[in-house]
Amino acid sequence: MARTQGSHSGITGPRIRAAALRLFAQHGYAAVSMRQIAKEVGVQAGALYNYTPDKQSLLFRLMETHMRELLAAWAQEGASGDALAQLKSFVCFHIRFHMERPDAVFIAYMELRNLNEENFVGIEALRRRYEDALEQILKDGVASGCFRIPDTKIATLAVIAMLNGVMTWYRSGGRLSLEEVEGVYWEMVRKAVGG
Amino acid sequence: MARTQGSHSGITGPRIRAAALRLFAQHGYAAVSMRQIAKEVGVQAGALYNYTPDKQSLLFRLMETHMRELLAAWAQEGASGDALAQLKSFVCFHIRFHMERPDAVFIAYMELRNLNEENFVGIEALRRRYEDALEQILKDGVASGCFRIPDTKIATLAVIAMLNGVMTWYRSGGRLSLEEVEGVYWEMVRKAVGG
DNA sequence: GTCTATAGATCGATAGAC
DNA sequence: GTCTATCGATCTATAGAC
Repeated sequence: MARTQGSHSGITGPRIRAAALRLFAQHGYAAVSMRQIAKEVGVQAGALYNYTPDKQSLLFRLMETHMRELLAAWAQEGASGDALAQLKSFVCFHIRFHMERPDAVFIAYMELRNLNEENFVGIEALRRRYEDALEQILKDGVASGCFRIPDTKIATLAVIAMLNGVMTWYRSGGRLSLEEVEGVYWEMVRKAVGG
Repeated sequence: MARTQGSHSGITGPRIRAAALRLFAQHGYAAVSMRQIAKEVGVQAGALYNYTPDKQSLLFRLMETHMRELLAAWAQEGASGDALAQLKSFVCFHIRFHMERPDAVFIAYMELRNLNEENFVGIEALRRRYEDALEQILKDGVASGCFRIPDTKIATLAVIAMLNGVMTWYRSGGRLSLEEVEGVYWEMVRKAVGG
């Protein structure tokens, strides 16, 4: 069946999301207009509304997709061994996964306040599931005497905050390779939890 | 000399900056209009331009004031003793200072991309001075054999990132007092640097 | 120093042709 | 599915009265 006028083989949707991802990360959701997104894709602004009911849904879909990919990738990683080995897996996984998606990471952390209430609750639930995965490792390690941690909840948030800091400064091709960065951070995390 | 009509004893300027600080932190710079700021202060939008040449300058002033207050407060702290004692001073100071100004902290980290290039360079220089203060402590500690750190630059950024994480979850009146939080974080930082 | 009023631009979203 | 055209709202910033 022949496509109608103007069709681009169904790739416009992904291109819209890619453009929005880049522009939202660079300038912020509120500072980017639908016209800017359309221009980057090469269509008129009205055409965007064939792919998203509104701007808010476009933001939410980007954030939800990122969080679900994160959870799926960690589940796939299938960390095994004792708590120390699992924590090392988590640290390296987190750094690697996030470094591959700097724009999505940036949006997922910076644009929470631009979500409406319903969407905010949904994203927070997904983030909570990821934090819980790390906290379970820390709890297991405390139970087995592998770690010395006064408060696993705080330690969970502290480790994630520390690891997220990588993205504010790391640039590939810089002084250190990604493997070296993973090694340095793993060493700090390992010592911080008393492993 | 009698004041002219509508004067409010010269307090309108501070009230504008206070309103902008709160609104920028809550909704983001790009999402807040000059009319909203004016409404919160209780004046008309045009009156704001007696106190700032434009919206961009208003943002810059808030960020610059925050960074200069941070540097001045740390200088005033006058940390002394060996590197370990100085690091403990830094950790407690950082948590305390930042918890007292959540809105300013939020803006200083989230609105960098909304600064024009000249203003961005200025804020980054101030932030760099603060990071250098911490890195010097870490370097001193490494030189005196007090710390074991493979890379003081990364450790500096990791420590600050970890400490900044406090603000994403801590609420006064919660499970832990600020002193307890400082204690938990200090313990993690101390161990992470091998002190 | 604040007001009202407005210039001039841009926004999100929709309607209807093709 | 994309286009052109546009509605109605909102924005920053300015001008001039008081």
